[in-house]
Amino acid sequence: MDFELLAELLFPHIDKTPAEMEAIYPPRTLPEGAKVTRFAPSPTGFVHFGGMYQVMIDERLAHQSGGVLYLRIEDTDAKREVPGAAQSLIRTLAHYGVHFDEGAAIGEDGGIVGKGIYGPYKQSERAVIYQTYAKQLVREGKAYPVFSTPEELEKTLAADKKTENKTKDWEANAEEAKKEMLANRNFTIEQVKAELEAGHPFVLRVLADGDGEKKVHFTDLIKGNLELPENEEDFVLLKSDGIPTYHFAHAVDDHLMGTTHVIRGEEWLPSLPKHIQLFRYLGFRLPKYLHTAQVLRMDEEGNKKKLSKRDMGAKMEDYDAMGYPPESVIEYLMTLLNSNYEEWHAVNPTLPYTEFPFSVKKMSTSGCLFDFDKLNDVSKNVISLMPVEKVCADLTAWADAFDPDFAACLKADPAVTQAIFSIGRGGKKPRKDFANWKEAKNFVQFFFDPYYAIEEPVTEFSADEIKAVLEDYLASYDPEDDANGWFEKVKAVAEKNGYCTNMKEYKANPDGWKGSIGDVSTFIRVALTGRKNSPDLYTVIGILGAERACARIRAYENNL
RNA sequence: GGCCGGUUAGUCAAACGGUUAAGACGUCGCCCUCUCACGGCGAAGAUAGGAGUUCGAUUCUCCUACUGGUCACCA
Repeated sequence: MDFELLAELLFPHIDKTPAEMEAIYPPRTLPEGAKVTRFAPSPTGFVHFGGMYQVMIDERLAHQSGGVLYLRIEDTDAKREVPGAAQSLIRTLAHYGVHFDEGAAIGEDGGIVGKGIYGPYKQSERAVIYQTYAKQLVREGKAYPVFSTPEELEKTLAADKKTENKTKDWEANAEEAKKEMLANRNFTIEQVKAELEAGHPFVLRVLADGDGEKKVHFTDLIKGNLELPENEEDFVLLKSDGIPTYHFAHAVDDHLMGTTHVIRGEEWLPSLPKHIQLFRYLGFRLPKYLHTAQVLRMDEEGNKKKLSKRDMGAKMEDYDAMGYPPESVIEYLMTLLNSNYEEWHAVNPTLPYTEFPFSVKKMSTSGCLFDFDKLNDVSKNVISLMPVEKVCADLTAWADAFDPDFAACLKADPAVTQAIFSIGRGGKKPRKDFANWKEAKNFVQFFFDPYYAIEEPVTEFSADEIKAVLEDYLASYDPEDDANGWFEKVKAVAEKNGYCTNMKEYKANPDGWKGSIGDVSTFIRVALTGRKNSPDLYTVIGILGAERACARIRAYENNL
């Protein structure tokens, strides 16, 4: 077989050699130890939590080492591409504080542009580059074409492999595939000429030289030493449209772009022998690999399942809608990434996560379950430590996007809003009332008249009993009183109406009184806030204003 | 089904082959207390099962079970 001729027949339009390509994309000049990582999503619509998990590793490894983090759009599957997905992906990542040094970016006209000298950073625009290397592989007899008629092609592309697999007779299928593969390897130059002249499309397949009985040894930075069967499958390099499959694009791009560390999900592990073979065929140095464990969820039966896009919390956009500050999500992510992060953060509560000595060695090899309880706890801490100005600003921004009515309330009187969120903020033991802005709204909405309603009525006491107390309270209330003075008067009201003012005494003998000071406070609290739990009442009144507070109590009494 | 991972409390997880097997979240109890939140104290709760190596195994080896992934002209 004249491979030189074959290469020319298959790729007549390719006039560059790999060597010339290498000259265009020279090796990076970076300090010793600097890592080059990349995030390489396919633009199918949103950022997955698992993707976020991976990009955080990319980001930490690159920036902690003084290296480069770049973004490459893997849009080799036109069928799955969603318009605008790349843009929203970049925005989402930026929202979470992930910024790329290089690669795909949003241009002035809103389109995707390439930033850096190793572009294009969209795989769909790199066809000539891939084909240059493909031509070389053909020249060396390491790749060959397989033709199909347009009808066959249509059928192949339409087949739903996923459902097909479910009913597969594995053994028979493997045998058949092997037979077909061997048959495909046999062809003549004349046949190729004829197919080309007939206008039939072809895929380019690698000529696998592996032996499935033998193992290839390999070290993954997360999983450790691995042994995988050598690749013996003539997998597809270029699809019939001349665009590469993931495997080929991975080898060419990560080589040319100088990636030193490839971070990707463990679902890629089974195809690693393919990649090892390809890098060897192409004469490329293999990058270091980190195959990350999956983030899982709990299914109805209590089994762990892969977090799928339907699950709450799978999309990063979900967290925005729920109102989790990005800082909280990142914080939670860091605890999943490195289990000693929490400990470090407890010692260094004011340092940003970028100061944390992130270590690959500390990463778990097994998949972890996504835990909302933990996220909430982390987030409550994060929010409790935020300055009040930031709380107000972020909450308002969230409300603007997801709850305009509430946003209007927040903006009506910024001083009031700030006063509300100053309650219990600052100091050594700040309140931790809400984990996200949605909960924050729920927590404070009673302050705003449009949301004020009696949500938790008092049922343990009669209307007359409640009224008697509230009447006395209103009669003795003086806006000039300080906190202590105010509470002394509440106590006096309690005593006058037969309620115990000392909780210890009351608990020791609950039948000795009509109720306790706690009950009296509850009457006032429900009247003012509509619920049985709230921050300190004196503070609440201070924010509501004496007039409005009294008005609420009178209205409450009238409706009893 | 073949191949490849994984398995320490409900969850996330520490433990040179030697510990009463950390810690965090959650749960429960007590304290503080006008409610809530905070905070303090405390409780329950784990090495999947079985062999082997070893003076000694969560840790090393093998088998079993369970679980996840993968087997496309998708990534």
